[in-house]
Amino acid sequence: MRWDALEEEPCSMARTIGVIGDRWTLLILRECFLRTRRFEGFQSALGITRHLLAERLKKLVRQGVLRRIPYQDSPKRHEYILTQKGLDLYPIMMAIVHWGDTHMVDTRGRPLLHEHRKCGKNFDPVMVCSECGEPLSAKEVHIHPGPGARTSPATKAPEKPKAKTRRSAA
Amino acid sequence: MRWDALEEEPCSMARTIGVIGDRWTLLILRECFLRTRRFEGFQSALGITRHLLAERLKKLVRQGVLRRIPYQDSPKRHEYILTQKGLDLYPIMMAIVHWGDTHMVDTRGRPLLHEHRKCGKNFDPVMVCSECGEPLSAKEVHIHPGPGARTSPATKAPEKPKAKTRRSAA
DNA sequence: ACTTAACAGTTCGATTTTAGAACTATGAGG
DNA sequence: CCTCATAGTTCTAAAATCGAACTGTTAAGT
Repeated sequence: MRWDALEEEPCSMARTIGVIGDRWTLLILRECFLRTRRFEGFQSALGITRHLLAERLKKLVRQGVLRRIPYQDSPKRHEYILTQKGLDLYPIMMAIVHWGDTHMVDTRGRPLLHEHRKCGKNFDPVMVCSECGEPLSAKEVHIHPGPGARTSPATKAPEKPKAKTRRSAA
Repeated sequence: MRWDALEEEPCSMARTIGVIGDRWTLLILRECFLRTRRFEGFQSALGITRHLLAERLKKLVRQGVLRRIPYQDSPKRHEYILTQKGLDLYPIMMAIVHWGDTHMVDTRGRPLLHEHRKCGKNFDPVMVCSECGEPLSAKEVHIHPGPGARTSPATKAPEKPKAKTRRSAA
């Protein structure tokens, strides 16, 4: 399976993984939310190779997550800022951070605290139902095929039923 | 940077990315939440190579996200089920799906709909503040160093300030 | 008894990605 | 002219992934 194949799967998760589903991309996006905007800033904060950084930034721009805008002429320089599509990744980032805060902290505790400006308190992100406002857990959610589901009726199809191996097919 | 170096960074996001931050791991976890439990099930649903699948499952078990439990003797067979630590990844999964539903759908619409058993309605996940219940956005959140922050006072340090390149350092 | 099948992996050569380091390009400042 | 800052590009070596076949265990069919 190639990376671009992911984006054509009838699964919002696979498509999203095609965009942000690799280590460096996620770390670059972390930096974006921490207000890093420039090539050198990403490079020195992350220790990513310049080659990969250039490639990942290009990909994120192509996908509309970042916008590349000039901040000076002569020499032409650009910086990378989150589009609305990119800003909408915030819940994903917060969910990732929160899981790490819950399950991956050492004895010293959390590396970062998040303060909600509106209420002034340090908080955790909680995922709730848009309809009733109750917190969500996997067991309370039932999945249906939607209008964009694959044409076959089942939730998913094997697509490769030929599992001929062992002792040569001859 | 190696994968295991990520898990020692003083950043909950980096640590989490060390666990789930690759394409196949995320897709394997998707299958877990869709109730896949067995090796062949993962393999045929995803088209992942058996080699990688075995490796990723082992890693997820080692990290306490999945538990490998026998479901029959003779021949000994095991299945992989989510631990509580694994189930806690649900908000991440939902956030990823929701971003895809918002930004990556084709003309036909969403591949899947999610129904909340408690209220009976199709819903979107919304991330709110644990303290005041208001929906969160990046701009309303202020970050402080927590007790597990790196020893230097700044939010982050370059760690590699020596950027000697160009025309030999001699 | 022999053959086929299901399941859960392991092994191995070929291809693709990533790492690591140097190099290019443009203009500023001394 | 030399050096620095910024933003890349290019190159080779190392690591990860792919694709396909192979191993081992037991049940079922003939």
